[in-house]
Amino acid sequence: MYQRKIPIDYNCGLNVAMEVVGSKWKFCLLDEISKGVARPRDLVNTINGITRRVLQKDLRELEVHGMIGKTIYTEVPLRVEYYLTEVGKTLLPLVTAMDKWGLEFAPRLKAVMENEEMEKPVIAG
Amino acid sequence: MYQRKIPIDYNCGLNVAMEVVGSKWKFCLLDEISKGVARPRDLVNTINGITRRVLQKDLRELEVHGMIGKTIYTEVPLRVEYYLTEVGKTLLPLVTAMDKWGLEFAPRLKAVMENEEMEKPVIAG
DNA sequence: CGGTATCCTTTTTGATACTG
DNA sequence: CAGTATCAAAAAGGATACCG
Repeated sequence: MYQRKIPIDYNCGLNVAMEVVGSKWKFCLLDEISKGVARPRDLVNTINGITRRVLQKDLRELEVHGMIGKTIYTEVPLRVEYYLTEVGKTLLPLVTAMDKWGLEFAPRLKAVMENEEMEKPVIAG
Repeated sequence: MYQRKIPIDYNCGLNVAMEVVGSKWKFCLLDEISKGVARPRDLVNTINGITRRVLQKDLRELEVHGMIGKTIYTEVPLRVEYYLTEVGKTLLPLVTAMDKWGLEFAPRLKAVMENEEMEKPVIAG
């Protein structure tokens, strides 16, 4: 598919998982696609901050990895709709868990970002 | 803490979560630290492919976000040990789930990476 | 050893234009 | 509209040196 400086360690689950979903927008993409936001144009409009170029790239990777598939409607203008594959759906529990964790941690992160309050290191020995 | 082009959306759990763990090595780091690999030197040696510089940067971010803390032993040579904070430990179920998913998906990813076999898009309409 | 800073190279990204 | 290619700007990364 493409060259990696350091080959994937297929015995390390985290390594494998990061290869598939380890980029800024992929969890969001899987989430939105699972909710029925299917067209690239709609995804760009729905996901705050993503650009067409990056969207295209991430969709392509998810597709190559077999997490999503697409249906092409040869209309004018062209219409393309993405959907989760069966394998892709196995990622949804992770997406949900991440989202849930994030919501719970949000207030604390907000405090951190605004006050830069940080636990001081313990000095020992 | 630092400037973001697009501010975090604290109402979007995925957005928050990605801010905290959305970089290549953080899941690995949390995993290793939870297993007791505590010193930077050991982390570099244990995690395949990470460099000192990136390790330092990620440890710092995790620390600022309150996921890890550190104890400094003022010995010669200096010894520093990282540990998971209580909040940091709430990430472990996610780490475990990611790892598990990755291990299950590994054979398929390997096939994808080697054969580039890919589901063809459906042509409709 | 752990942490920060500097220099320089490699990747990634955004903007734009073009094709089907 | 969807997708690819190009170019310049921005960000991330490796190597190295220095300090406590």
